[in-house]
Amino acid sequence: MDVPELPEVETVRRTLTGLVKGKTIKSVEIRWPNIIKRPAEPEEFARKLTGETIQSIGRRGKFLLFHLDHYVMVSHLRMEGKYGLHQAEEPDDKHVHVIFTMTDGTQLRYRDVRKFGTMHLFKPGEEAGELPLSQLGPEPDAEEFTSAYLKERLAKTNRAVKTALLDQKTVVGLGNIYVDEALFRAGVHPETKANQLSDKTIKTLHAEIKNTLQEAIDAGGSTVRSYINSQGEIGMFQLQHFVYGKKDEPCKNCGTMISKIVVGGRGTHFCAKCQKKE
DNA sequence: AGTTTCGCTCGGCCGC
DNA sequence: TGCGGCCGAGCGAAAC
Repeated sequence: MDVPELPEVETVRRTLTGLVKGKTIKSVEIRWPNIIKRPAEPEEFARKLTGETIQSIGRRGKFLLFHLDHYVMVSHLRMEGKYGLHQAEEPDDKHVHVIFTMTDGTQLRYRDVRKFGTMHLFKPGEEAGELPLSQLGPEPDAEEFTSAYLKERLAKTNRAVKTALLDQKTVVGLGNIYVDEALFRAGVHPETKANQLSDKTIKTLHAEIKNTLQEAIDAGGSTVRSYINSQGEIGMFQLQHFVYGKKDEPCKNCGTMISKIVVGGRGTHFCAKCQKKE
């Protein structure tokens, strides 16, 4: 899939910053109002953003945060959302749903085939305490994301460890690709009950979550189907995938064919020999 | 009362 | 060619 997870969103953040930082919004066109979740009236969203300058772009988990003069725009790409910078004269297509026209004649276009993405507008400082950011767990590279924290979180739930790790309240950033990769690298079967993991295994898992996400950021994310960043570049981390998308291919570690099962309703890739339940 | 599951949003894509 | 079903991130409701 081309679902943007933390490494892809971070790559988008970095490239997009170089493209739109300092640009001032002249007008906002909303073609699919359901994408705008706050304020309730899309017209108000457009009006408030008019005249605002993009000061910087941040990230919280898989959310992009556009820091403007008087507002913070929180944007989630969900399945297939993408931002691109274009000249106003360039033709667009039916999948472009929000257009920010800048005073310099360029347009920041939000394109989303599935229309699942969301945008929220907040006053600076208010975003952290309100949905959709308020319930998020720690960033994987944050000081508070320790092995002890992960142990405490996982001990509280009987869910499959994969399901618990996909829950953004546990730790932000893991999606279906990187959770499968991290579990493989830690040698943990995805169906293992979270509260049955040994301390030693949780330490390994904690390290591999951090390693996997950081290495993916360093590689510019994964390009699995159609994910590209805002400059049209492609990530290269898929070359380092051990299990995701490798069904019926030999495990790079032991040669056993990679299995694909369903865990918590999600397609799940793993090596039945390298990843054992505890 | 806390935890877990379900329903919803969408449209490309697959199989029949 | 048509059509039902599937997929999936995360919120909010419903169920457990």
